[in-house]
Amino acid sequence: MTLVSERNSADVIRAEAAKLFFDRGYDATSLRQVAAAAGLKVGSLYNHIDSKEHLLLQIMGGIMDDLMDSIRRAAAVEGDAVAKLQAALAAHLRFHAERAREVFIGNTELRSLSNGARDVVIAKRSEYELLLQELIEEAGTAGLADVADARIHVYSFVAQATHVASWFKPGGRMTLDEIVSIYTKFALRELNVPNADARVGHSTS
Amino acid sequence: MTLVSERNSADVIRAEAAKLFFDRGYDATSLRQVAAAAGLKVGSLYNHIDSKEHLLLQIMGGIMDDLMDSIRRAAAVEGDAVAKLQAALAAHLRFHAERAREVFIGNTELRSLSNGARDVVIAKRSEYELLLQELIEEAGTAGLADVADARIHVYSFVAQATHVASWFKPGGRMTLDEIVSIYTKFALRELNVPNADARVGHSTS
DNA sequence: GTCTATATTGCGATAGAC
DNA sequence: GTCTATCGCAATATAGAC
Repeated sequence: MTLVSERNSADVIRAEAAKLFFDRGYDATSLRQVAAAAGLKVGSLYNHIDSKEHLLLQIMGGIMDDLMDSIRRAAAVEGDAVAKLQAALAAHLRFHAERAREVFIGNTELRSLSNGARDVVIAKRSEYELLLQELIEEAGTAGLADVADARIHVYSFVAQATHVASWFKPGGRMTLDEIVSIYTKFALRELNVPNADARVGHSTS
Repeated sequence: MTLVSERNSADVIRAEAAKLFFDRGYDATSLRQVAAAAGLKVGSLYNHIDSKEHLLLQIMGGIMDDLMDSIRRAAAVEGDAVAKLQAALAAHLRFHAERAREVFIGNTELRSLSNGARDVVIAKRSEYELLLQELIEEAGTAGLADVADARIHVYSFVAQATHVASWFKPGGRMTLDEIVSIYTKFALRELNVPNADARVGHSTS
């Protein structure tokens, strides 16, 4: 029986590979570099992974699964449809900032996957976007938001969080709480939610 | 004396390389593929380019220069500070959609450049973001917009246009005019501009 | 300018000893 | 499981004939 805190070789390899893929890109990263970062030689890697592409697929699929879990849990909060959407968006932003490396990989290395593997990731992403879209539509049908086009609102929120993942660094000009607060405010404003600013509060003042 | 309509080999090479870099990524594209697309053999490429990296730098630098020109011209429109910002954002979105390939390359291949070349592109991007930021701040000081954080508003608008560049295809569900209209509306809503929807109009109804 | 041929380097993946 | 050594291949870039 193994302790949860013991990370096996496969986990270490995935984590180190994610760092390298983020810094240099998938194609520009060699398995020799991955092996060195994991404290192995390249030949030994193949005792833990199937191929370089499968390693990428594991990283990309895993991050989408975790993101989906995070949003689902957040949206289960008590409150009206806007409160649920707001909680989901906060989790959405927080996740993108905290796991920026894997998120970035998921958004830039799709084309590095072959067709079958790419379809797996795209299906997860569609499922995620549909969940966000439903939360937006529920706020609209409840009369709490002016939904111009639910799909484009989803794109807007996805784009913003993805962008945050590309520049957020802990210790920067704004805390993560402040970033979550301001982008959530923007989202509610974009939906013409009444008293949008008051719903979010002022963590920056 | 050469006609403007005559595209020299270097232009053809840059255009074909941009297509390939967009489809496969910079690292995954070989100069043999670029040469074949331009109707040349790989050895002949070097009569027109310095190196693969310099070819990428030319593409990335060129798109930023063109983007900057486009926004500057749009912002010179007659009207109040919001009208100028609105015109700039429309041009910003239109440019990203119409030149999606090069924009996408500019946003994903920064890490493929070595330090000196990367600094050139980053400087152009900073200049561009500063221009957008000034337009936002002018709308704020004119009392026409509620600017929560000018820099984050810039990030929001940049993220949205970048995302549009990644999914927009002519002939899709929405026309480019409709896309520009809805994102501009979102931007003015995000800034709490009074009568935001009325300023943009309803191209979708 | 075009081309073919090649030097050099590094890649993913595998074989086989321990 | 670890390692070293290597296979087969493709990359960028260059040399040199035309």
